[in-house]
Amino acid sequence: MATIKQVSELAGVSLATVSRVINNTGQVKPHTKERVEKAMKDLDYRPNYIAQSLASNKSNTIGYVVPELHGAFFGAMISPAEKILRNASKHVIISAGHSREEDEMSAIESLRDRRCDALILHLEAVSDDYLVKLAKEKVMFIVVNRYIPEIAEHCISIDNIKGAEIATSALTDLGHKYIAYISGPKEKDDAVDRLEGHKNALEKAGIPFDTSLIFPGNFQAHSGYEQTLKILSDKPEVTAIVCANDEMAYGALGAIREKGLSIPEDVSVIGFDDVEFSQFTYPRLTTMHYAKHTLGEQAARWVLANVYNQEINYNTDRIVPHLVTRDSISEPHA
Amino acid sequence: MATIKQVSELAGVSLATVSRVINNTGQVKPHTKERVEKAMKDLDYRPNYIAQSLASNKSNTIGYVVPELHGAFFGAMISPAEKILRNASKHVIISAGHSREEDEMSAIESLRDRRCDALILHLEAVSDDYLVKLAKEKVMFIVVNRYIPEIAEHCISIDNIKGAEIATSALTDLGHKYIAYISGPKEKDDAVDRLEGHKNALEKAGIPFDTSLIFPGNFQAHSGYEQTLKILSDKPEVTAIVCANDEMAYGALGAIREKGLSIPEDVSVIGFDDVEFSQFTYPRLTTMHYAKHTLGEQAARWVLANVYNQEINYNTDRIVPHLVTRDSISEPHA
DNA sequence: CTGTTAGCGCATTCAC
DNA sequence: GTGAATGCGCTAACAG
Repeated sequence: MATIKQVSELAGVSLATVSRVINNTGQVKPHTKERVEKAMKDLDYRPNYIAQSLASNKSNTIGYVVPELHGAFFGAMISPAEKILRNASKHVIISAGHSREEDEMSAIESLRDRRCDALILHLEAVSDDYLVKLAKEKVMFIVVNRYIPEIAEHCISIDNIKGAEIATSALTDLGHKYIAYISGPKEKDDAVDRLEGHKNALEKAGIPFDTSLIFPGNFQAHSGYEQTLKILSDKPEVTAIVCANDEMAYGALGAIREKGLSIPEDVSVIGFDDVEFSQFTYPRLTTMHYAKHTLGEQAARWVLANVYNQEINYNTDRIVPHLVTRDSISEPHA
Repeated sequence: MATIKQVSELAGVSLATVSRVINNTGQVKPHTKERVEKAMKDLDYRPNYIAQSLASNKSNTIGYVVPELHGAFFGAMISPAEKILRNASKHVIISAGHSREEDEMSAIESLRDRRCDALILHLEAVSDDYLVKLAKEKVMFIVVNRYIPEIAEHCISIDNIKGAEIATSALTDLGHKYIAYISGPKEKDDAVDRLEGHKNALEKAGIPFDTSLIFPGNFQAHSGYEQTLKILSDKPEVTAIVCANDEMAYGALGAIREKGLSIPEDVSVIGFDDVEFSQFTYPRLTTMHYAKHTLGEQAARWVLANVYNQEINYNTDRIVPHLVTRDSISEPHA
């Protein structure tokens, strides 16, 4: 591969001049600029990003730590971020944190060693304190799908409490009194928040909170299935199940059908996330929707604005999910 | 951030020595090694990957071009690749090609400028010739989910023809005579291959190929829905529909239900890919399964073996999908 | 407008 | 074993 030096020799100018036309910095006489450009073309010159990074102390690279790469959920957020960043000639390096503190931290470390200009962090295991500390070290990063009051301006998140409140309220509004809840893992913030929202809604509706109606899930379909089986046998009075995410709702639908009951006539089911597939379940799943792509999008914009000083706006307001009414909930049976 | 120089000063040794203990290259007296290590710890020294790359002419970075980042399909392949590579202390930069030739080529170019040590390419628009040429230029890359005879040793792919043959045969074996086929876009290799497999199966079963039973889809759920509606109204004799991928099958299921028909009693439906969600449809989708994660996994292993000379085995044999029998197909109605 | 020079942080000969 | 010197390819003052 040709270097800047070869170009300068072929064009009969100095290194600096070539650098100038490459980066469009400083003034270059049109004529010499042409010569340089011709030389670059002739040599099929392509700038060496690595060398540029070292010299300019900017890598034009953004590190993105995500819990997992598979599953429909994260791709929806990464996708718009990658698109925006790439349009701005930035590269994104992706690392999976696997929801384990150790992995998340090592991912961050290695991304910093890589001299990423900024980090987009979708973390689930690392503590708030760690991130607050990171902010104090002046590391440029934006947290996605998580809210930390001390560094709110570094966060782009959704309001899980309000969202869950809306979900359960949709059920109480229909007249449901016996509502089971399949929760997410209690280590995860969003799971905790969603459960809280559920409680709030019950309170508003004047329904006493009953711990025995809370069933522990792990956000995966299978746990939704298992817990629903348990609900159906242990709590026959239940007329509605709210699942802390869509995947568990899929499991719930399967379990209910398996027991020969119909949805929503016998049991209503509501989910959370409105994953792409949720429109294809049978019956079609009623769930809480929020623009997942917006999270990634705003994160990318934050980076462009705050790290690369581009004139682009973004906002870090918490996103409030809204209800998508499909076919899986109705009034309770008599 | 501390540099190697500061470490050398603190430890009272030369730059070279520090470099030696960092890279574990050459002999260093245990005692001085300790001193250096202490200095590194004291300064919280972290090597600068960028500088290392420039000096060593290796970036320890792999570029991964993928059609799209969203959707359940690609994540399943990227995920294991990222994991394997990261365990080997490599980073992966991801770029989306959006199935457009221009985007795919520019993604490759920019990844090469980035001095990626290797590329993992999941391409849909770029021509075979382009890739053959790339191979001649000694670019290190492995192609995923695509087979190009001239550079077979650069390809990790599945056998779509055989897979589709198995799918349709499952139907003919059950006695179906009137089988509609919803195809993928004809620009995509896998779509073409799958249609060919379908034809082969019909031939084997002694069923004449009827063009009017081939309906053009685009691999998306909505087209499966639309085309199924058309099939149901135009070709009432059809007792089974084979969809070139699962997503279109989801649409088909919805359309059939909407018409008040039952699955599989009235119409059988079979898919291809066995995407994660396909086990949650109702009825559960019978489809062609293959280990998507294997593609990414073998690609990563290829890179480790061929680019980083690690002693690790991999194989580039074409993967033959197998049938996963669930609940969406049965004998045709009388 | 353009050339000279000095690093960026590190790996790697080559001497000692 | 260890150190000094050179260069990777490019950017960024600083002169002129």
